[in-house]
Amino acid sequence: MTTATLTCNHCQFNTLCLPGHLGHNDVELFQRHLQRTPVFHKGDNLYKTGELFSGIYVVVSGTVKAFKLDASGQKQIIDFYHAGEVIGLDSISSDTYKTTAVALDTCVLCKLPFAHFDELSINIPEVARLLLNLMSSQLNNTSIVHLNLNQKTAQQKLAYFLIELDSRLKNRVTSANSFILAMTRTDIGNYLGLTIETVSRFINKLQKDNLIKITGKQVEIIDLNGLKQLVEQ
Amino acid sequence: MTTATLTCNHCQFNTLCLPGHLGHNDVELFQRHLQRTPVFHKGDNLYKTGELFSGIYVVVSGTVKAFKLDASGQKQIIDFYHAGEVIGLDSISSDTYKTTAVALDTCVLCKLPFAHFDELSINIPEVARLLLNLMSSQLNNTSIVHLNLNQKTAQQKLAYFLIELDSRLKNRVTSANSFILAMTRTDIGNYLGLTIETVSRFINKLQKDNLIKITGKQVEIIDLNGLKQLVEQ
DNA sequence: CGTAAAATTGATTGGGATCAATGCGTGTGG
DNA sequence: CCACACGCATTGATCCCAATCAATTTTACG
Repeated sequence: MTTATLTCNHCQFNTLCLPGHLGHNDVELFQRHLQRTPVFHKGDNLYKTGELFSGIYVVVSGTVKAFKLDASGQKQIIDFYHAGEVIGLDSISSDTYKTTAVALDTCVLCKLPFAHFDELSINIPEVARLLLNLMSSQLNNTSIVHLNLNQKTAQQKLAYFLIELDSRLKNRVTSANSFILAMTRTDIGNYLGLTIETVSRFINKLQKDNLIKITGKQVEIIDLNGLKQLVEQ
Repeated sequence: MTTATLTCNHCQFNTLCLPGHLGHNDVELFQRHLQRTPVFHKGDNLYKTGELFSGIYVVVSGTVKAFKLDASGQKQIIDFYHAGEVIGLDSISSDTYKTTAVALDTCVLCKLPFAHFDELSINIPEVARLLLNLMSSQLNNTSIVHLNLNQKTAQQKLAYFLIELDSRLKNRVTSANSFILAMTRTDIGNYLGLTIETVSRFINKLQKDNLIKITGKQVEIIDLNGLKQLVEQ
């Protein structure tokens, strides 16, 4: 894992990423602490559960999934991450990573090593506040996920998953209501607490009901409001 | 909501609470920003969703639940909070509270108003790092909850709920494997994504299987390892 | 191509929801 | 102090949604 010279001001994602909330001069300082990592390929681990915590990552392009294993070795996917999103915030308080993070396709990432954190937060007090806000909104997001999965039917869960994905990809990767699922049906099922067969059947049903159009991994949202209505029933 | 003079160093919860991680001198500074709130009674709101965000709370004694409402007005309980635990971290990044927080019994709380936050984090840089750690471990906890609820049976969910509650109450409220459920069966069901009937049936089953002893709201954990084994199947 | 993983589709089963009735406990007013 | 009421909890009977089991089909990739 080598370091590459990096200028946030020229990065296409600078408004989405951490520096997007900093002043121009602070960005200059900030980017000295950032490392552009080498490309991760499909299946590569960013880090594994229990590995020494060395910093957080920002997705520049590609998709990452993070999962935990329970005591009996069963996998539970915690989240999927896309361009502009920050990975590893749940491990800051520990000296080891709390999940395993895997690239689902070809991924470019920036890493903020946390050895520099104390120095950084003295130089740029706003960075601490920035991270605080970021983590706070991630906490709120996990509650929203809980709200939308815990007492819902399979169809509602799937509809919510697609809405959520669409909303997270918009203004980041694509602006159209059309995107590619980087994850398998098995991954979707695992995340939502459904079997692969149920995922398959209800994706199909959403298509029959003219809410989406799906061809393999290519999804097009036909009727976003229809999907939202489904979830809100 | 009036302020009361407060000395963290004399508080019985000072090792559990935020100041527990600060040096003695920092605590002196820190407690000037803290307010001991008046007592909240059963059913009282600490704050409501959408209300202006004014700060975070620490539970000194009692139990608080936080919930969200979905678009159709259905409630989803996000978490229960006990002595030493911090409430409202999911609202820091916003100017309004993201959940509604309600006292389940008589509650004493301390409030850290966030108007003072910037001043505070300049005087005590460790406070920012402390909050960062706190939020990070809360993020990790929500993942653990997801892991233990998403693909589990009703019995496993309930077993996990009791284990989790026991672990959070230990070294805080009580050291025995015995405690009182401040929440109703309806609340438990809502949190776990089960109906009240299912909660009732499986609490009963856990008792029949000699894993717990339950009389109304009084719970005694008889076989903690047995409960853990159930969850880990 | 050829093989394996991923996904679809159908038949059947089962766990927890729903419907329904009763029991318990606590607070209120006569 | 008791009677009543209302919310909360328990218990039983039935139903239904999604899991499971099983058999292909499709896709990805060396």
